[in-house]
Amino acid sequence: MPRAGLSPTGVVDAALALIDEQGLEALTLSAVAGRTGVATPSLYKHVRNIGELRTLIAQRVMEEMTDLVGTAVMGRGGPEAVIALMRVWRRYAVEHPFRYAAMPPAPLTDPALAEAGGRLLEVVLAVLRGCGLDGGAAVHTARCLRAAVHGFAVLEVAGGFGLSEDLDTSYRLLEKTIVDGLLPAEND
Amino acid sequence: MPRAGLSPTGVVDAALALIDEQGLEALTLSAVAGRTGVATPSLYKHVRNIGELRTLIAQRVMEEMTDLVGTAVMGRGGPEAVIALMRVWRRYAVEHPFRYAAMPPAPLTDPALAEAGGRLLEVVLAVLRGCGLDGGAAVHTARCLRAAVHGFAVLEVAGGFGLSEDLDTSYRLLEKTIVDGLLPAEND
DNA sequence: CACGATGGCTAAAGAGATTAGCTTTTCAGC
DNA sequence: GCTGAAAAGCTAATCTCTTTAGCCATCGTG
Repeated sequence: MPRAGLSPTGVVDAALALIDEQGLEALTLSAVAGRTGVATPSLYKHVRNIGELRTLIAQRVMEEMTDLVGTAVMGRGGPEAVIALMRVWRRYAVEHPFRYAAMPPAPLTDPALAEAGGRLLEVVLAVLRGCGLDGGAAVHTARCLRAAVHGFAVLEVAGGFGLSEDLDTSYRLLEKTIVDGLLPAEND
Repeated sequence: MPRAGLSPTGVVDAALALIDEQGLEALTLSAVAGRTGVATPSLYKHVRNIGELRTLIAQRVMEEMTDLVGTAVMGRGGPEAVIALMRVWRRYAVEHPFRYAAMPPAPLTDPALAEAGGRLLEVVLAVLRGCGLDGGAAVHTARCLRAAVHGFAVLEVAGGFGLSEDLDTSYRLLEKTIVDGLLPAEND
């Protein structure tokens, strides 16, 4: 029988497709194996265990986010860049709810994840630098920004906002609050 | 042999103790059974399945939060009440990280959960009413407040804030941002 | 004191993760 | 082209966890 020609990357691809279609709960090694046309134990040739697969998925998602956010803020500065970052962050979450949910809030113990998280954080800090924030102040601000954006994304994706009021309006209020309250006043 | 004298409440108690000690991952029917001195299948006399157990846990946690927040804002009004709400919310998350994590961001399909979530939301809306916010504006504001507070709590609990800067300082910045940027200016 | 509801138990099946050990394919180097 | 080792598959088997079925003991009520 010919080989399936799998690789760690291919396994992650299949897992992501699976998640996109059926949600995080459906992520199981048998399901991934089925989708790649391979017996379950064969996956262990490419991935140490299901935990590592989850880590690889999270890493991929964080890289996608970093690319997206990085591109969105390119050529922008100040509050405009912050708004762009917030918009694209939410958009990713809404367009790929399960991928977003697959991203753990913390790097936890994995160095590769910490690396990917660090790069995303770098983008955020760069944006804040463009608003005149540096050092400790930038860290505190980045935390608040991240908390607000991530909090909104998580709640929206999970269907946590039950009432009928328009979500875009709510988010614009959050953007305004962040820009007005969190960033130093512009004096140019 | 004498009966164990279990009840749905007792099962949830044991499950909460288990979660507190060993984290969400450790929540398994065998573990709960072991802790209550009963064989695993016996639990099905009190709880439909592990999903229902999770729902009951979430419900309990949300009730605890509602009590706590309700008590904290009692006798306070305006921004002071908002700050009190934010403080006690974060404190609960930090003191009971796994319980907090056991709370799903959305009621999803369960009516009992929706009920508990509704009561918590009521407290938040009451606090905002004390700030002069009502109707649609209050809903948008509540969403932003919740996003910020929940986002911070989730990230902190998961260890998502890696850097060494003081977390209390970050949170005070979030409090200030919310009070200054999200609430209507005080004019008394 | 009998009886029905309730709570508990054992046995067993099914799903998923993981390990062990075997076979086949691939391919680099001769 | 050959060969031998590494890589990639596979089957079989184990373990844990969930869940169902069916049996028995206990408890409280009339």
